[in-house]
Amino acid sequence: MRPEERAQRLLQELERHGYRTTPQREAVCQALAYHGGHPSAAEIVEAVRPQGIGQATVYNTITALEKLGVIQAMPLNTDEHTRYDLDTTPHVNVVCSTCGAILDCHAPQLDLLLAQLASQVGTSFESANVVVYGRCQQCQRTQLVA
Amino acid sequence: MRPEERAQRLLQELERHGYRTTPQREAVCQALAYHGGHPSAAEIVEAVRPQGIGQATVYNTITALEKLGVIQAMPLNTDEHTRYDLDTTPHVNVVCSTCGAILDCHAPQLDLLLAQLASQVGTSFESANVVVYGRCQQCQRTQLVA
DNA sequence: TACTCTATTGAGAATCATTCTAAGTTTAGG
DNA sequence: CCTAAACTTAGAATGATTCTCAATAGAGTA
Ligand SMILES: [Mn+2]
Ligand SMILES: [Mn+2]
Ligand SMILES: [Zn+2]
Ligand SMILES: [Zn+2]
Repeated sequence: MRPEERAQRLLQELERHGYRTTPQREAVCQALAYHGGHPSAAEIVEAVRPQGIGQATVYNTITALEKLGVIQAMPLNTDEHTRYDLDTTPHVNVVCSTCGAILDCHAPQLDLLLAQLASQVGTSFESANVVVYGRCQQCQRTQLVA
Repeated sequence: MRPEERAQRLLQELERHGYRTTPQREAVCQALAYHGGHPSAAEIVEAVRPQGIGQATVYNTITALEKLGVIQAMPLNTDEHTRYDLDTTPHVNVVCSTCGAILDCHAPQLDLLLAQLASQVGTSFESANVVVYGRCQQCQRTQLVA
């Protein structure tokens, strides 16, 4: 999905739940969508600051989107701030413990695991947050050279 | 593994890496081991306060254990504080989004998933943090009644 | 248009988990 | 004993997030 489409989807979801569409919310949704990766609140605050948008509004919008389940909080233990995932379908987030890069991996195995777990434990799952810490290929190469 | 054993293992691991065994560290390790679930730093601070142990020491000890890889930080997005897992082997943590209970699920599927991912992405993984949010059986029943 | 009522915004203050500082205490080794 | 390094801890600092509340914008209405 293209960034512009994604931004629209975020706004639509807000509207669908009674939130007004405002220039500020539009800017926040666009910043989220155009980030491309796993944005942190601070990064979005930074991105929309030139447009004179306050941090309270950024946090409010992000929290609203999170409550609607259209984005997902993703706290990490390497980084100080929580990051957000625009992809709420279950997938593995591979976090490089050296450079912090985050790589998405959609493995069918994960869906199997969750399905099996659901039937076993007898619960319906709302969301999954799968994070694996390792070293990305680039950092692995760098380490070998050094 | 019994709590007392676990506490010993934590201390041994500290000692093995050059940390002295002190009464404070002993108390912190015991509090961690006897917690039974997934303790937060605040809970440990609380648990050892009667023994006159300061929060700085608790945080220092926990951070040391975490660096040694013998416990693992587990930030959640339901709760405000990071929790710690004494079981660092990959497993699914099922978090009840209603009551906050955390259930460990060791599913062989997960090991398969990680192995496959490692060969696919070409990285060796250091640790995994798998959290699934849902509703525990007890809260599910309560909801049905209400 | 003019008005009203509610949602929204945002600067700045407050909160709160975690980290840092710095001064005192312990201890291993000689 | 000495000494140097490790350890402890009260309290201050930090920093992400949340809250407050006065000002603003906008939708619906007359
Ligand atoms: Mn992701
Ligand atoms: Mn666990
Ligand atoms: Zn990397
Ligand atoms: Zn529950």
